[in-house]
Amino acid sequence: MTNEFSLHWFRQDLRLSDNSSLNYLSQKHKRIVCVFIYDQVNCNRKLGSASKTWLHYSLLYLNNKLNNNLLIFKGDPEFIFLDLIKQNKITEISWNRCYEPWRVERDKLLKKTLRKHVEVKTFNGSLLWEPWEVLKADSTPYKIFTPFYQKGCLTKKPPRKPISNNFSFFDHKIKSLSVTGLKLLDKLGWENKVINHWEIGESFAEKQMNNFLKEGLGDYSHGRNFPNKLNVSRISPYLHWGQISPNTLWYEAEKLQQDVETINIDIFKSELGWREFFYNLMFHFPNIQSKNLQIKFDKFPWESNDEFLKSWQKGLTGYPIIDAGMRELWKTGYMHNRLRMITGSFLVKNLLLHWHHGEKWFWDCLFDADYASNSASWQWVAGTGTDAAPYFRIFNPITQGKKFDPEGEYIKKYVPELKNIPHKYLYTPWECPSEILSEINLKLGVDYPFPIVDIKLSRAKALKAFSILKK
DNA sequence: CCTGGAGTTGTCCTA
DNA sequence: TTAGGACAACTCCAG
Repeated sequence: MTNEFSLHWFRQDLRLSDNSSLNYLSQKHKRIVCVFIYDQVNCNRKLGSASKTWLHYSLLYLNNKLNNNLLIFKGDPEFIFLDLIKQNKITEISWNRCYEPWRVERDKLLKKTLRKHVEVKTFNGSLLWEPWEVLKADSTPYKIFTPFYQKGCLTKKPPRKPISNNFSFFDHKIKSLSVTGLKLLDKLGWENKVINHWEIGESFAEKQMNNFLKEGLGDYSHGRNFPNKLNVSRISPYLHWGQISPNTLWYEAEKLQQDVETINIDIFKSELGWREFFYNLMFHFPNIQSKNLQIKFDKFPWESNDEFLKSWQKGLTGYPIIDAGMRELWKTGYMHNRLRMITGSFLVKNLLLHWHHGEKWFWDCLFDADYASNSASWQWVAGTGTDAAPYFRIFNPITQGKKFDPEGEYIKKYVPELKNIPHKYLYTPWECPSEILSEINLKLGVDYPFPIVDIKLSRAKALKAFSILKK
C-alpha cells in the first residue's frame, strides 16, 4: 500500500491554482501524480503550429513546477491509463472537462472503461457555466448572445469562486517521455521566433492579468477597439490552455468595482460571456467547425483564388490596415480583436473566399487558437452563424483604418514600408501622387502592392452574391 | 399559438 | 460638416 497514489490528468488546465480536479484530489489523497498525454487519436483538427509551440513551453514550465514529476506520454489515453493501472496502485483518476466534440465522445467511453478498475471523477475547470445548464425555458440551446448571456447566464447562480490550496506531489519513479520527446518543436520553423513575444506559464498568466487590470481595464469599453492601445487583455492564449481560469478573471475584475467604471468591468465580463457562448454553441452544434450553422449558406457562391488567399495570409493585399493585421498575426502569433474582424470581413466579403480558409489559417498561427472561439467567430464574420451579422455589414478597410488607427501607428508598426508616406495617403497609398512616391522612394507594386481588389466593386459583388440567398 | 421587439463590433447617402 | 435613416428579410426569444 505504500506506493498507492491518485492521478490527475492535465489537459487544458495547465495550472495549479483554482484547479477543481487537483483540489478535489488533494483533499482526499496524500499522494498525487500528474500526467499529460499528447493525444491526437480521432482528433478531427490536430494542433496547429502555434499551439504545439505554446504547449511545448507550457509543459516545460509545468514539469519544472512539479519538480520534474510530470508524467508525459503520447498516444491513446485508454491504453496509457490501463497500463498505468496495471503497473501501479492507483486509487483514483480525475480530470477537468474539455468540450471539443471528439473529446466529449472519447472521455465518455474512457470514463466507462476506467471505472471498471478505479474511481473516476471529472470537474468543470474551464467554464463559468456548463453548456448543458444554460438552456432556454423550452430546454433548447440559445442561439443569440444577448439573451444567452443576460438571461441564460447572469440570472443563474454566479460562477464558482476561485479556490486555492497547497499540495505536494508524490515523487514517483515511473518512467515516461520528456517534454522534448513529444517533438512538438520538431520543425524548427517560424514558431520558434514568434514565441519570443511571449512568456509562457501559469505565473506569466497572472502577471498578464494583473497588468491588464491595472493598465487596460480602466478604459476597456472604449480603448479595446484601438489596436495600438493597451486596453485589451491579451490573456487568450493563457485562458485557452487553462494557465488561468475564467473564474479568476471574472472575480479579479469584479474586485475593482471601486476603482473602475462599471461599464468597463461589465464589458470585460461579457467578453468572457462570449467565450461561454462559443463553447455552448460548440457543445450543442458539434459540426460548428465544418458546417455552416445557417444551411442556406451551403449554396453561397464562394470563389476559389489561391493568389488572393496567399496575399491575404502574407499581408500583401494593398490595404494597409489589413496587411498590418495579418502581419501582426505572422509576427506575434496574436491579432488584436478589431483586426480579426476587419481582416476576416475582407477575406470573406471582399475576396469572397470561404471562411474555412480563414479558420484554418488562424488555427495554425494563433497562440490562442481555440476550436470553439475560432470556429464560431469565423461563422459570425461570414454571417453563416446563428447570431448572424446582417448581410450588409461589410467592413471598409479604409474607413476602419482611419477610425481605429487614427494616427496610423499600428499600420506603421507592422507595415514599415509605409512609414514615410504622408498621413493623407497612409490608408490609400495607391492615391499618392507619383512625385511624392519618388520623393520618399516608395515604388508601388514593388515595395508595397497595389490593392488586389477594388473595395467598391468587391463590395457590390458581395452584396449581389448575398442576394441569391434571399427567400 | 400569436405578437412584437431585437439582433456586439457597419457603411453610405442624403438632407 | 454631420446626424439620421435606409439597407432584406428572417429568426430568435420572451411574454
